Amino acid sequence: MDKKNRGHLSPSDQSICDENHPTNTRRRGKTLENAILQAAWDELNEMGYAHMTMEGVAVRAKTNKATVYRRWPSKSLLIVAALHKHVPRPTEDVPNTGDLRDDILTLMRRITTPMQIVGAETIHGLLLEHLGKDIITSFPRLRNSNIDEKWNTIIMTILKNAEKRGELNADKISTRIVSLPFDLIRYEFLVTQVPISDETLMEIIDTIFLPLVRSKI
Amino acid sequence: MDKKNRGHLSPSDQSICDENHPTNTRRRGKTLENAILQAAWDELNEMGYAHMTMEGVAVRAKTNKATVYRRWPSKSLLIVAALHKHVPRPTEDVPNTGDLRDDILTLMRRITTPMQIVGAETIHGLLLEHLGKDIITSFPRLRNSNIDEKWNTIIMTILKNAEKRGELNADKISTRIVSLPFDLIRYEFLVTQVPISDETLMEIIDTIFLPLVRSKI
Amino acid sequence: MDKKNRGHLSPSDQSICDENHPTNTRRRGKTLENAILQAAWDELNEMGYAHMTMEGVAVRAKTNKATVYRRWPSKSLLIVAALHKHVPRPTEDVPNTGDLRDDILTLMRRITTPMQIVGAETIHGLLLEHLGKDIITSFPRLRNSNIDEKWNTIIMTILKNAEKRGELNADKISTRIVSLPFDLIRYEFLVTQVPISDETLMEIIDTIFLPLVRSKI
Amino acid sequence: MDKKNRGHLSPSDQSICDENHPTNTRRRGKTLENAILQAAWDELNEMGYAHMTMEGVAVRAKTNKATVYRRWPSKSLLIVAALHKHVPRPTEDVPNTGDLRDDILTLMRRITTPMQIVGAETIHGLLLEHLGKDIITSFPRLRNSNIDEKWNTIIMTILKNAEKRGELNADKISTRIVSLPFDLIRYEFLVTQVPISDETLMEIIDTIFLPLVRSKI
DNA sequence: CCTTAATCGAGACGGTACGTCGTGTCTTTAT
DNA sequence: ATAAAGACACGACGTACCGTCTCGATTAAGG
Repeated sequence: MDKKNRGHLSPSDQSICDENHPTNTRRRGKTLENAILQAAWDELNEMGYAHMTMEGVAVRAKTNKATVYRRWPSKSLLIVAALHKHVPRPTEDVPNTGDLRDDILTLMRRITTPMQIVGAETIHGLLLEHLGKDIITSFPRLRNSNIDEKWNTIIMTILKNAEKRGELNADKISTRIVSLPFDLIRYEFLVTQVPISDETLMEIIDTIFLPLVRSKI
Repeated sequence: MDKKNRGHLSPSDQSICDENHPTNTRRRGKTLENAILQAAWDELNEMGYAHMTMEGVAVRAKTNKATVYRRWPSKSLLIVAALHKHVPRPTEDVPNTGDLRDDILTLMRRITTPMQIVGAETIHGLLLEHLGKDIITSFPRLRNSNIDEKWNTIIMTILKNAEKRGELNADKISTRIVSLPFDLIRYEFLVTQVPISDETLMEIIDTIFLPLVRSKI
Repeated sequence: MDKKNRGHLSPSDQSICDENHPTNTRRRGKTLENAILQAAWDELNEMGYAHMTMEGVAVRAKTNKATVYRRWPSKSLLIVAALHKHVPRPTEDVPNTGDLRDDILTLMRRITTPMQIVGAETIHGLLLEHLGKDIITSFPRLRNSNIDEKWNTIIMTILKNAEKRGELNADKISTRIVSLPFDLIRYEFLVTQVPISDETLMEIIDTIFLPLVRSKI
Repeated sequence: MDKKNRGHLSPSDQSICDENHPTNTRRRGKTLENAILQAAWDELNEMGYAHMTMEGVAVRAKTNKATVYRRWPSKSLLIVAALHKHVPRPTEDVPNTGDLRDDILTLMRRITTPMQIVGAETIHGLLLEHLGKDIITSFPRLRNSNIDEKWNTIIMTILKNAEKRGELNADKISTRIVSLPFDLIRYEFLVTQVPISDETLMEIIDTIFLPLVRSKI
């Protein structure tokens, strides 16, 4: 009977995988799924994208590779799932402080945090395995995706609000300019190794974005 | 003394595979090095970064792994070397047509070609193995590298030329704006899967770069 | 896909590995183990100890190195296992023809056959990797092992039987004399390259062993 | 590790390699040969037969593989040469104390020492590479070689001396009995891992050899 | 004394095998 | 039906030694 004693967790570990799961039963369904995603997330953070292995995830989740593969057929898909679970999603309400600069700055701060949590290495890894635009960029979102649309819409709304205040003419602002601050910040993130500072955000807004949009009158 | 100058063959032997290399003799030095780099380049293009293997390169070059590893201790370093050999380096002279837009456009066209030849997958792969900025980005160059300086200097010269014509005030243009067209084009390249069109270049120049630099007067 | 078609054998080969094993399924456990041991045995005989390789065994068994190493972590252990499977073990009953000479001769013939099948080269190889006495010598058995005890016991019983017939006094015969015929025959085997003839056995018995034991009265 | 500590000689070792050779000059001929043999001997003793490599010998001798191979085309031949240089050869005079037992014991002691110096592992290694009888057995000599003849002749002379004293009839003693003590001692050496004691020698002489030869009258 | 041929030193080369690791599939047993 | 456990096929890893070869430096020998 002690043979059956595998695959469950010590009390201290339990909270990680499943906080209120009965201990003596074999895990399945959501419970097991959560345990795997947690293990994947931990493994990703400890080992880095390149050195994370499906084997390591299975062991850490106290299950086996087949069970992992049954749900996520590749490392990249597993990671995407883990990101969905563990990276906080930015709120999607439209900032409206009455000040265009503050609104944009708020928005840019929202995006930098999850991006930094995921890390550039993981993004490069996911992009490498052609998961391409849409799937990967769910969190920090990159370009041309439907998720992109969502963010562009928010910025557009902010610009419309500024237009109401007579600060600019939103109709004359092209999509490229709308997404410009995010593009720049994402490029910075992908290529630079240092964390993105608030000063960088402000520099982009003050010397590039605002001059461009305010010139449209 | 150039006693370490062994294995150097006549310039005619430098041709890539060994087209005019005596067949009956063991390849050495530059001849062999070229064969390996050619094999690496071919393998990279046929298989893609992720599926290219050191073993495959060795076999294709008709040599063995140890010989490859002796020169380049990792896949990424081998690829960087192959890129250096097979990707045409953009000319570094400063365009001076008398027209700012043409000058910048010329410069941007120069950089897109080698970038496209290398391919986004390879860049992501190299970035993944954190060879980071300086080494990898020799060709398409990304950010914060000494190579970056070189390109920024060229742009700055172009801007200075425009300044002489009274088109703008170069002193008021920050580094971020100077590198802006390149940053955007590289971001486009890394994230989008489609080739970068001339229209995209023009859009960036006409709607973003020129408005910004011309506003500085 | 023929990729999936691996791991089983053509009908003509089947008899070698496992005669009545289902063809379309992946081999496991004993079936696979037998295939590997057979391959090891064949490889040993074709190549000789020094030129037999784990790689060659894996290929011949139509499996892979990892599977071989999982069971036998070294070449010598694999060979020992193959010997256990393919070298006929001598019967262990005590010959009792009523004639001491015949009894001893029978016993010595029993040991020479398996010894010759294994071959001197293999024994030297195994001894070289200091698997030493006990493990290797299971078949031809050398010295100081528990297996040795078994043989000595048999000889002792034969001598006791002769004692009952009044031919000698078994108590006066030391262990060294008891094992003498086997020691000599094994020495002959290890050092000489020619097969051991029946005449050699008889010479050892008639001119050395019998005179010594019969003098003990 | 001291395994990596190759290629460096202690002052005391230097004298072995080349006692009075100018230090700053390139070695050749006998000087170099001695250095290689010394290195081979040291390497053999430190690493054991199986783990000694030509590469290691070359490094330790501060030369290169080609120079080693030019002289000895294989590891086993190099080892044989090193043994010839470093294992003391037993004296070949015939003991004649007037006591048969003492004479034989003296002879057997002579052979055990060099045998133990060489070591069983090396013998097995040499036998494995079918250098076979004659070459290998130069020192401890095994069977059927011309070197064997020499030893048998010595024993025969001892027996003849005993015959003159009326102790036995030498003509009735077969070759197998003559070589018996040596065969047994060599077998003991090859198979047992423990050093051969004087007691073992005496046991063989007193309970096996002497009874056999003295019965021939 | 100077040339010539030999051979040393240094190490690259083509090659084989090593033993390990990771992937993704498959089987078996237990729940 | 599916989790757990782990064996299996596959392929690549990076290393170690093998025995050969190339090339320049050194040195002994001969004119």
